[in-house]
Amino acid sequence: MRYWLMKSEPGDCSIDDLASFPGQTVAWYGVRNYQARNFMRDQMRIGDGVLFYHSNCKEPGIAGIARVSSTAYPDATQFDKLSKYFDVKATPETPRWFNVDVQLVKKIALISIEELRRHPALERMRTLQRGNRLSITPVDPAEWNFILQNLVGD
DNA sequence: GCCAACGTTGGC
DNA sequence: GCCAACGTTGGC
Repeated sequence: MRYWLMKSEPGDCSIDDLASFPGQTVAWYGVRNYQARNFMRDQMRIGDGVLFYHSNCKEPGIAGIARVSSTAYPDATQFDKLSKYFDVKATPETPRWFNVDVQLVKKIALISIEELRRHPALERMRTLQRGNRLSITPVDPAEWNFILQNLVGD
């Protein structure tokens, strides 16, 4: 079992959007970075833990806990000419982009990036490193446990 | 909206 | 395969 932090712009899909979807589940489409794709395609398994992170917004931070609820499958938007995620080089026979499904476990009181930076136990978190831009990053089990035990209320 | 940092593209 | 130019990300 692995742990992940997955960024979503709340303007695209917020934690409340996720909560309102059927099955409180969303296809994590639109990833167009090879490292992030490889995490989904090669390493994610059903049940992996997810920190649902709001990025590029007024209050960046962890907005909820989720879980990986499918293994990776071809991202449908790569074949859709009308989608901004269309990829002319991708075909159904040789898809280039993949996504998993992510299901809400629970919404939490936002843990701001400022709060995250305050804790020495989290100072090595991938997403807090200078220059990090990856939208999907592995989370160390110790970091996951620290966050759930100390920063997530009931 | 600024801009540092990083990934990708494409000419050579 | 180098690397300059360009596009994107995302905190501030």
